[in-house]
Amino acid sequence: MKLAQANSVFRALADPTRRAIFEELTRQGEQTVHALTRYAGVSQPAVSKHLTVLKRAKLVRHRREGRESHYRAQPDALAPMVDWLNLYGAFWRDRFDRLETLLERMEP
Amino acid sequence: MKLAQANSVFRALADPTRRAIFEELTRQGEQTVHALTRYAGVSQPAVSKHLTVLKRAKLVRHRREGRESHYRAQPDALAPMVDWLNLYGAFWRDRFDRLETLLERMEP
DNA sequence: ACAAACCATAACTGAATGGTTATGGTTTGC
DNA sequence: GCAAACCATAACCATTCAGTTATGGTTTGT
Repeated sequence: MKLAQANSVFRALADPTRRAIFEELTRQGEQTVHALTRYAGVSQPAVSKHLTVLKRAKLVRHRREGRESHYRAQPDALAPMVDWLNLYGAFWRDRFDRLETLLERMEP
Repeated sequence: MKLAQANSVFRALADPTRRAIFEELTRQGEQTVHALTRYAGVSQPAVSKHLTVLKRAKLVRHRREGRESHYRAQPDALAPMVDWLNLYGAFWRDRFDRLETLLERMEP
C-alpha cells in the first residue's frame, strides 16, 4: 500500500490554487496552459509550476500539440487519498448519505 | 458549501507527521500528548503544535484532565474532504469496489 | 521571413512552516 | 512542601513554497 504516493497527492491538493486548477480540469475537460492561466488568477509561470506538481502526483497528464500543451485531470490518482479516508476516516455508507444531501443542496 | 473548512482540512492533513498522529488517534483511541510524543518521533512542543493545527481543522478534540490533556480523533471533520472527492474525484461505487479489494488485501 | 503566441525554466523574494531549545504554569506523588 | 511530570507558549532557525519578473525555445500566422 504505497504511502509515498499518498503523500504527494495530499501535498499537491493542499494548495487552493492547485485544487482550483484540478477542479477546472475535471469540470471543463482538457485545457491549455493559456486557458488555465486566465482562469487561475495567477501568472502563467505559476500555473506551469502548479501543473508540474500535479503531474508529479499523477493527478494530471499533458499532451503536447504544437506550441501549446493540453492538460487533463486524471482522477484515478486520487485513489490513495480515498483509500486513506476509507481506513482512517469515514465509512462509505455515511458518505453516500452525505453525497445525497449534498446533491440535494445543489439542486435549484 | 464551506470552502474554508475544506481548506483547513486539506492543509492539516498535508503533513505526514500530522497524518500519523491522526491515524494513531483513530486506531488507538484517546491519547495523551505524552503518549503521542513517544509515538511521533518529534519533540513534545512539535506534537503540541501539530495538535493545534488539527484542532483548528476540527479533526481532533481535547479533554483536560488534571495536568494531562487527552486528544481524540473526530472523523466527522473529514466530511469536507469526502465531499470534495465525491464532486471532483471518484464515484462512490468505484470507491466501494476499491474498499472491498483493499479489505481483501488486508486479510491474512 | 518575421513577429507574435505559447510554454517552460531560471533567478529571485517574502511568507509560511516544521522543527528545535528554553521557559513557565499546573498538577501529581512522595 | 517540593520535586517531578505534563503541557503549552515563546523565541528562534532553516527550509520550503507560492508567487513574481525575465528569458529563451518552439510553433503558428501573415
